Amino acid sequence: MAQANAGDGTVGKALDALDQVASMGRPVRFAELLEESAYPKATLYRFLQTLTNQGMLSYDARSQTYSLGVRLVRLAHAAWRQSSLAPIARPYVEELAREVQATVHLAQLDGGQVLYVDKQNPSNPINMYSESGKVGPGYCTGVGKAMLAFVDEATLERALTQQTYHRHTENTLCSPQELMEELREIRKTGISFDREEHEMSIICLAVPILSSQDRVLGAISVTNSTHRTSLDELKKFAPILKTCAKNIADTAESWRFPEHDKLAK
Amino acid sequence: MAQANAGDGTVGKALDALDQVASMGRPVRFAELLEESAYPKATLYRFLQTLTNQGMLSYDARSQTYSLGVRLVRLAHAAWRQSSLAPIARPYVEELAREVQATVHLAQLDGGQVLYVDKQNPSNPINMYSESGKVGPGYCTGVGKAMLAFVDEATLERALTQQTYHRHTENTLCSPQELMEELREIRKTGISFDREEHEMSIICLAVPILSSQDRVLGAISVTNSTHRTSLDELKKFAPILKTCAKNIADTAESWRFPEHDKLAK
DNA sequence: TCCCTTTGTTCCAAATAATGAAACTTAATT
DNA sequence: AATTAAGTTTCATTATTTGGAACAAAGGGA
Repeated sequence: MAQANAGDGTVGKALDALDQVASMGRPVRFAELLEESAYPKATLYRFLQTLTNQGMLSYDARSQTYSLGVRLVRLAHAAWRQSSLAPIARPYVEELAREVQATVHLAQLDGGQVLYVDKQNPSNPINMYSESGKVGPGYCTGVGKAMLAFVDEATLERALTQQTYHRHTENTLCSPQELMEELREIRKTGISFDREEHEMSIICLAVPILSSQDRVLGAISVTNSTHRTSLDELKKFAPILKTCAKNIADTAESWRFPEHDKLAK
Repeated sequence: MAQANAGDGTVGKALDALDQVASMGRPVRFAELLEESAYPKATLYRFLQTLTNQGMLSYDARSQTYSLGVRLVRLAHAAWRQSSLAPIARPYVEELAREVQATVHLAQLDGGQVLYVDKQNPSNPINMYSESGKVGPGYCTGVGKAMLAFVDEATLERALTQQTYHRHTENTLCSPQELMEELREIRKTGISFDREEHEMSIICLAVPILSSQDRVLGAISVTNSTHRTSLDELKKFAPILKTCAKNIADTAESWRFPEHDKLAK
């Protein structure tokens, strides 16, 4: 867990400390943090105090441990509502999950990576933040490829360089060249597969959510395991997914961008 | 949205700016933020740059707007899992909602405000203000008063000054004096009422969730409308609520602060 | 077109806050 | 009582932040 931020003054360093606490995944004592920290004792100590004052961390005096604070939960709610499709798409995603009887993901693109903003599991309905918020790679997931296939040249180029290609399975597309070829195919058909490229025995079918100007808003996917279904079976859901994506796009546009379509170029 | 933080150096001020973006509820331009900000142009500008660099905000060059960033979503996800009571309390809250056949809220204190971290709605939902992740006032909600009644002196004092008292209904307690009196009563009985203090026709019964050291972990409440029930009816649920709160506290403590004797050399 | 206004960005000397080694205080252990 | 480890405070030095003002860029009329 390296301290990656030399760049951004005090704020950056304090956020480093915050990340460090987050990465532990449990309440931690000062000494534990100090061991791994790049900062001296007194400095780290003050960061933790400040973050605690600010509600970004909370400190339990009894066990002398720091954990993430409630202010973050509040910010999460705001983030989820204002910069994600999730609240708008929720009813469509729910309906889709019922129809296909499998896990449905709603994702958005952020800097080459896939951010899952909602997930519906027909057997285990309603979980608010429990799964949304996770981040995955763009180059080897169904939703990632679906979105990358339709973004503009500049965004794509930037995204491609931001990937850290890693051969998760034998099917993973590990180079920009392979990926570009795949993306061309996806652009033609409008659907994207994950052929066990990220995780063995996990396959998925994804489609992009496109605005009326073909701007990429996000993607939805239906995921299953090879033990329960096959790619050919999944492919049958393509029309339902496309309809769902269209519905989400329409709703999103009328709701979030009431007036702002002056693309015109 | 006042800039309440003079206290915490650069980090606190930068987090102010972050909150400000969050509070707008939509992508915002620099000028909009500047208008409401306590900080001078150049200063605010640098905060936004830093936060964007750090991934806490994201900047859309096309519309020149800032919104909340992915890093925040990621942190928040971790926060919800490891630091909110929601995942731990979920089964108890569900059971309670079934037993009382009404809406159950789980809340935590954030500054002087109430943060709803979970909500269970049994069969027939009634319309009201609150959703998990949402924030409400501390001085005029059942859960808010239940928690404030049991926090330590210092926290209470800070919380009281952070309220922006507003007479939502004719029953609202609008001054620290009235509130303090009510809190004393709550401390005696261990239960707190919302007598249509926040919203007309909405009443609720709440109890605090206290650790074994009497630290306030959160609060749970059962809410209903005056058309369906009365305060006297609600009062009958007090024992069930107290048991539920106790269960949540016990589980939280054993889950989050496991005894660590195994660390002998 | 030009001029004017609004909005966003950069500069830099002064003011302020951060830094971190070391001293100090607990709390626990021997 | 002595030893050790963990957490907290101090303070002179150093580095960052600050913010007024200048600058640039993007509209927007007439």
